[in-house]
Amino acid sequence: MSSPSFQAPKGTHDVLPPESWRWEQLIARFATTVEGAGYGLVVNPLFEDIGVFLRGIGEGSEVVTKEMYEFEDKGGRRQALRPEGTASVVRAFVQHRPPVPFKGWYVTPAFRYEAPQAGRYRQHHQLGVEALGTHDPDLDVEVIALADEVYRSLGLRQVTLKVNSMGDSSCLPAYRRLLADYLVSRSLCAEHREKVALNPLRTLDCKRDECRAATEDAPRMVDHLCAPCAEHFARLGDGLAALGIAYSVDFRLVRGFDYYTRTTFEFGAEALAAAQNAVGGGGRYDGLVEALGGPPTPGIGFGMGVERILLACDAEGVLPVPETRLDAFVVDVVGGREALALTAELRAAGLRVDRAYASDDGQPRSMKAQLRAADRSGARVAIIVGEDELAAGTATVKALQGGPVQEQVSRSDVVEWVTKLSGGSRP
RNA sequence: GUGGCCGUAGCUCAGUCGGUUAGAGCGCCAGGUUGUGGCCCUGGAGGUCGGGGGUUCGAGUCCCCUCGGUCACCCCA
Repeated sequence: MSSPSFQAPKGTHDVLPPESWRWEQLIARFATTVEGAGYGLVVNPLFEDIGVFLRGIGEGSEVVTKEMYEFEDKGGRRQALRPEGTASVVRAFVQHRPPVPFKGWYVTPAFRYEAPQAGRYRQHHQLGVEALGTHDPDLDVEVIALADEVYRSLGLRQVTLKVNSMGDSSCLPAYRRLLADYLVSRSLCAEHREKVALNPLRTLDCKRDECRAATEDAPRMVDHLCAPCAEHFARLGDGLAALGIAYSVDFRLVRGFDYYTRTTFEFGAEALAAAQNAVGGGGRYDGLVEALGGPPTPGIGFGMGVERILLACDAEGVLPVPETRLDAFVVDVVGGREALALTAELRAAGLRVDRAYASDDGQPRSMKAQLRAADRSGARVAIIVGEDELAAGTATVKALQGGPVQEQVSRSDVVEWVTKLSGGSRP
C-alpha cells in the first residue's frame, strides 16, 4: 500500500461547481422568502451537550436512540453532532431569552448514522425556520405558507402538503390510550405487535398490510382533540384555505420527534419515485422550551432537506444550472501582463471576468486555445490583446454569442464595450 | 442494522467459454490557420479493472473478505 486513497465518508458527499450554484440559489431564495416575513439568521454550534437532543427530540425517537453521532470530548463531556436543527435553536433561545415572538431561520448540516441510499445521507443539509412565543394558529399558517412559497419559487409544482394534529397534553394521552385499546385486539405486523402498548401512534404510519388494515378505521386524533386543540386545528385549516394552499388531512402523519404538539405537517415531492420523498416537514412544539429549561413558551417550525429538494428539482426539470456565469474572458497572447491588468480593471468595474493562464511549460497558450477556453467558459465577450493592440493601446472586443461582432477599441473604452456586448450585468 | 443488485479512463459504458500490449463515445490537451472560439478531421495524455486474499500455467472475468454506491425494510430531510 503506497499512497492511501481517500474518499468522502460513507453517506456524505461533496458539492462542487457548477452544481453548487443550485445550492447558492436555493439558500438565497429561502433566505429572501423567510427574511421577508421577519425571520433572522441563527447560527448555532454543530454539536451540543447530548442532553439537548435527548431531552429536546426525545429519548423515544429513533433519531436519538439509534442514529446520533455522539462522542466524548477531551474534557470528558458527552457531546453529539446535531441530528436536526430545532433543538439547538430552542436551546439558544432558552440561553439568551430574546424578546418574543422570536423568528429565526437556519441552514445547517444534520448528522444521522443510518444506512445511506438515494435521498438519505449521514450528513445532509437542512433549511429551516423556528418561531417562538405565539400560540396563534395564524403563525402555523404562516410557517407552512413560507415553506410552500420556497418550493413554488424554485418552480416545483408537484409538492403536496399533508397536515395533522397531535393534540396536546390534555387530549393526546387519552387518545393514546384509546388507540392502544383499539389496536391491542387487532392483528398487527410482528414489529408493532410489540410496540403498540409503548407507542400506538407509530402503528399508524406502518406501511405493512396488517397494520394498514387494522388502523384504517381506528380512532383518529383529529376526532378526539380537546376543545382548544380542535379550535386551533380548525383555524389552521381556515387559514390555509384563505391563502389558497392545498392540503390534505392525514391521520397517519405521525412525525418522528417526540416534541410535536398540535399542528404537524409534511411536504412530499410526488415527482420522486424513491421511498424518501419527504422534502420538508415540521410542526408545533409547545412544550419544548420548557423541556430545555426555559419558561413555558409555544413554538413552531419546519426543516427542509436541501439534497431532496434538489432531487425533486431534477425530477421536475426545474432549477437547471445556467450555462454562463461570466461577462468577459480575457485573451492575452503577448505575455500575460495585459490580461493581468485588464481583468483587474474589469472586475473592479463590477464585471464577471476570467482569463487564460500560461501552459505548464510557462509558454503562453495559443490564441486558438485561449479562445476555446473563452468559449467554454460561457463568457459572452472575449477581449483580445495581441501585438497590434499592444502597440496601439487598444483591445479587441469580440462577441462570443450571436452574430460576428468584433471591434478594436481604445483601452479606456473596454469596460463600456463589454457592458454593452454582454448585456450589461454591471450593477 | 437486515436483505437484493452493482463497482472497468474525469463521465457514460463495452469487454465472448478465464487467454497475451484492457477498448469506445463524450470530455481534456495539441495540431490542421505564423491573430480568432463553436462544426469537422488527425494525433496525444489519461486505467492500482474499488481494495485485499484465494483458485489457476494464466483472473477485469471464478471464490471469499472488505470498502463504496444503489434499491427495499426501518426511519426520516
